[in-house]
Amino acid sequence: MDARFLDSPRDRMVDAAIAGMRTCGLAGAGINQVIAASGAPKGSLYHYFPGGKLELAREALERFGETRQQELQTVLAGDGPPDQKIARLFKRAAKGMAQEDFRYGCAVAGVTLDLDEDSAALGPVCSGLLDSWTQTLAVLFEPLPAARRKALARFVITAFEGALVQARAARSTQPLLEAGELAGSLVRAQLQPS
Amino acid sequence: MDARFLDSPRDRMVDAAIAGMRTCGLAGAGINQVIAASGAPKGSLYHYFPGGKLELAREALERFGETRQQELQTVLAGDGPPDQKIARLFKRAAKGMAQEDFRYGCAVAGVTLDLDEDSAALGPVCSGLLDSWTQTLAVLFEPLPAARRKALARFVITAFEGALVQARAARSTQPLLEAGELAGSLVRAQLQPS
DNA sequence: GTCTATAATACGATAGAC
DNA sequence: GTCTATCGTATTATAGAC
Repeated sequence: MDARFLDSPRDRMVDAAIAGMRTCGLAGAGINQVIAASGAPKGSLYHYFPGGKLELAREALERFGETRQQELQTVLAGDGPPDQKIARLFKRAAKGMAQEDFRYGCAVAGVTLDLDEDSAALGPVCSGLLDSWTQTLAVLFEPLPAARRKALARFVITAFEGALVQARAARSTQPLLEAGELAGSLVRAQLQPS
Repeated sequence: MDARFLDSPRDRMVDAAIAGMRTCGLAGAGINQVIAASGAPKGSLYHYFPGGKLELAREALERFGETRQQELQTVLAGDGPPDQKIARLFKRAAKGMAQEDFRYGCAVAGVTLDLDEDSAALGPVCSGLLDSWTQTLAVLFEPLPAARRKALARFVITAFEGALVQARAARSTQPLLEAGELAGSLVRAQLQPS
């Protein structure tokens, strides 16, 4: 059964945009590409998204952000010390990357590095998603004072985004796995009472 | 004096492609955009780069890589312990980012996240550049065994790439500065005899 | 080598029939 | 709401005059 015929046409458009952004950034979320992947005619897209490409991209980014947020919370809800959870996060990403043959990365990063004058409105959206992930991750470092907690969480997100870039380029899970270990060891050191 | 009239037309094309890739990834290195920025006519581009966009992009990536390599070596040649040099690397990037109003990032990351079937040949180029930067950085961690040296160097590059994404999205130097400090502290910990 | 003109195709977006 | 046809403008690339 083809996934194209599950969900509503609107949902399929958003999902196609997400997939496109994950592989080719903003350029991958082209209108023609999306309608081809979703099976719907072009008129429908502008019916559901009168704002065109930017409105579709914004919604796709937000849906992608929520999905990632949930995955993040799933890992955080697991057992073990914080550094183990961090390493697990990177391991999961490595597994997914390999399964998808290193073709799909982070939609937020892909779009961020494609931003120009026309698409500048998506900048705050990307920034907001990175921030919300950071906030979610920060609760893992509870004992620390708020400022250091957030800085550490942001650094983990930073390492995660960077590792996705390296894994994609090298077509290897190694950058992700190594980053998970090293980020974990940093977290352990930071959480140790000094 | 306009920079468009320095150097050769060929050099100006490559420089324009680099600037485009740093702002919008592979989509930013469009032929029309490049010839407009370089001032040369379209025919000249295909004279210098018979392979078209891909050949131009490949050369632009390689020139960008060499420039970054030299900057890296400049910082490594400075004074102070390794963790200070790492922090300095991130500080320099933060300064540059702010000066350029957060519009220019890393060409390698931008292209990597835009790769598709047509441009897949650029993947190994990106990977190779990230590797060469890693090798250069690894000499900073001399006392460590080769494998851990390389893993640590790769992680610093990973953090650097991730911080550039975050800085670009948030239009703030904070992710870069925080990452420099935390990466520095990790390096210090790793270099300490255990 | 330098430049113009243009082909062939893809893009985002719109109009209007049903 | 759904779909087709199309506009105007981008894109990459080529042909050929000078």
